[in-house]
Amino acid sequence: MVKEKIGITVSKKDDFSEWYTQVVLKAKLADYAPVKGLIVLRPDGYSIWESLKNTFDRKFSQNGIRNGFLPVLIPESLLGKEKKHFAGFNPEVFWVTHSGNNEVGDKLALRPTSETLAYSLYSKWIKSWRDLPLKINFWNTALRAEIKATKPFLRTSEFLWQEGHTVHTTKEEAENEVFKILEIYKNTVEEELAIPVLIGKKSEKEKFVGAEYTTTMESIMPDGKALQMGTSHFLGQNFSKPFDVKFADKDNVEHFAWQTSWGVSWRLIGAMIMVHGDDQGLVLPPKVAPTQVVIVPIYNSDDDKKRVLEKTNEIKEQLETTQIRVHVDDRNEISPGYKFNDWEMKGVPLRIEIGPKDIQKQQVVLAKRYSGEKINLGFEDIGKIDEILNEIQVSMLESAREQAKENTKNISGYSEFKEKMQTGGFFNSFWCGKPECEEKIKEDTGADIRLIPLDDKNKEGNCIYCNEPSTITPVFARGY
RNA sequence: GGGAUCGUGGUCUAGCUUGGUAUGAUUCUGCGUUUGGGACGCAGAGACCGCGUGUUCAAAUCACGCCGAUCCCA
Repeated sequence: MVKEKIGITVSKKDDFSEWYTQVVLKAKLADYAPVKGLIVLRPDGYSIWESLKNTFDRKFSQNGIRNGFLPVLIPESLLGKEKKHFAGFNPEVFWVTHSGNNEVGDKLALRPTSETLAYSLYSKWIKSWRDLPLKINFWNTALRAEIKATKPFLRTSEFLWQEGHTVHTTKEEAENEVFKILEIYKNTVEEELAIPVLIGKKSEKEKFVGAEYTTTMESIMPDGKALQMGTSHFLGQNFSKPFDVKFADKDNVEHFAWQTSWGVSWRLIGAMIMVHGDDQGLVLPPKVAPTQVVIVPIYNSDDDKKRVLEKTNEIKEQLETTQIRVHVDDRNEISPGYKFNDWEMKGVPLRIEIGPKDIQKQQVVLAKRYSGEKINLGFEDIGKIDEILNEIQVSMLESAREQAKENTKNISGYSEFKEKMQTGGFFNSFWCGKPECEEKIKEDTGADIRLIPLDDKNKEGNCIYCNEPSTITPVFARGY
């Protein structure tokens, strides 16, 4: 029939890039804005973001972090205060040069990130060791001009994110914070989005400009490319010195403070789409799904209609008492088949079909989105749906782990490395630590060091590129 | 950074070579019939042909510029 024209028109396997874009648009998560590189979030897309935001807020709060808000404009004089940091961001900064018809003196940057602004204020707020630790998180957007190859959620010139900025009296305390946050990121992504991640440190070349070091959370996508899904930076005193973030210690001696910054963005949504979606469209993990259960009533006579709708509402109310987000699709003018496809496109984790035959058998038909499996569920077992949603959440993480495992290889020969990198994946290999080798590998294969495992340096081998003895075992991949 | 492709009702698209006021499907609205994997009939709605300039009696069509989207390579 004309089926191909309505749903996703390409398969995930054959044309991943096109598939991804179609899912984003057709599942109504987002749309393009009239300005290059910008997207608009629609309610289903924003709802997923809100769900993640709520989880992070809860965990941040438990960790003593509070939320604040910063303005979007940063004067050039401030942004340029830390030289390396500025040089790193400058090429992609949007500048405001006019207010009305008048040129502004110190031109204003639309924030690419808020370190400089936040720390100029922190230096005012912090006087004593009693003011520390100071831990504030900001939910906002950042703007970085992407010249080409933009992609909804993955690379856009403006993106929703959170940026946390903490200040500590000691190096140890700050470093602990860096890893505590990384752990929160990992748990949240695995538990809420059902995406397995690796954590580790970035190489010198790949670290955040201005940081002492950067820790990262990365995942391998089904097309074999790696996606950076969150970073947590140890800033040392690199910013506290130029921004004068100082405190008087107990002995009344002034010290520069130790700082961290960290963030995750709506890229997480992009990752979720890529990892779980299929040729039917989006597949949502139950925990973040705006609608967790959709009920499609089926009937043909008025008599049936009355009985079916009655039972439908009963089930809906029962599910709502256990906080399940449920929707009844009672649209009269479209067929059940259309509805099935419609909700599959939107990725709703569970569908309940209920018709006259089911009422007769005192059951419903339950269809699981992620597996396509259909089972019969007796009316008396409706209460088990909560449990089934949890099972789906767990199974989705498991199958994503399998998928990631298949895309991860140990490789020790450079010709094999080069050849296999064409098809992508995470490669565990040895590296001598020299930036030249890292650079050459990037030139040859397009791959870079995604991360160096935290518990590294236990093994010995030879650098994949120069063959010198090495103890570092980074994970290489081509990235988004 | 280098290269290529594309832009026509909400969506997909014909028309462009050879200039003459836009084709079809889907969608949407109304009425009726329908409803267990993308139902059907009838009537109706919906287009500054991405934007701008130029050529021309006349531009969706030709030329130039801009904007936007997509893909490939570094």
